Amino acid sequence: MAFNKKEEFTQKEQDLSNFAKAMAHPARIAILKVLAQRNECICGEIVELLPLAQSTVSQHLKELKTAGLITGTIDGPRSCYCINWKAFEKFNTAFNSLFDNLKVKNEKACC
Amino acid sequence: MAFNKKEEFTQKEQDLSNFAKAMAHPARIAILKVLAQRNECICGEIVELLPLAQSTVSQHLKELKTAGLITGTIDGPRSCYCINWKAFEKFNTAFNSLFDNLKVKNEKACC
DNA sequence: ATTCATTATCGTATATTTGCGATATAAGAT
DNA sequence: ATCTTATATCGCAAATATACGATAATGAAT
Repeated sequence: MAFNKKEEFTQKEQDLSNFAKAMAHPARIAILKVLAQRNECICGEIVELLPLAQSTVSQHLKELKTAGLITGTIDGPRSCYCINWKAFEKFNTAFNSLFDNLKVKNEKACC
Repeated sequence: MAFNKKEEFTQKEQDLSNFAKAMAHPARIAILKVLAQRNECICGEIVELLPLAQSTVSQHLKELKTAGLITGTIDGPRSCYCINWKAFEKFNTAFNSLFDNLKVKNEKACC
């Protein structure tokens, strides 16, 4: 049981849900917010801004990077991260294309 | 350990992450897609379209409803669901307002 | 070469999510 | 009143996610 059925869905559905999953934690939203504000690459400043241990923040950063929402150059000490805006654009497009039929029928809500 | 630190973040951050979490599974994306296409309220048709057991689908529907992404009237048998477009608009607004500083500085990417 | 500061990774505990079958529930049909 | 059909809920097992401290790794400075 609890077998992973995720592969049984379309690639688009998986991509969208993966993107959403990457944002499905307030810490990661907070990280993205910081990176968006200071466009410049930051590293351990994030740790000071969040109520989490350094290792936990690092883990969240890794998840964001794996999901492609941010880029990062691990430069020995002093790693540098920033937002991958292209990924966000792509997400927006995919998101809208999935629900495109919406704005047409928007009128009649039933429940 | 693994104490829940989610409350330590701002309400906005929590709201956004909760919305994202609701979409963080391909099955729920698929459900939303169906509901978007057939604007009309549907119920067990969804079960036939997904590769999941009825109870699992029901659970996903409940999560979407709890998160506010869909509305549903449980009418004995034959429950009726549809998308809560207002929630999506709200999400879009929150999402954009969080990253508003982006389009200004978008130019210089660093890594 | 050693130390220092910064970050990633490992190991581990706990919490949450995912999924199913079985069972309950509730309205309509017989 | 009983049966049927459609859904929700319960109970459980397995998988993932969350969080931390401890430790490794890496480049800069001494």
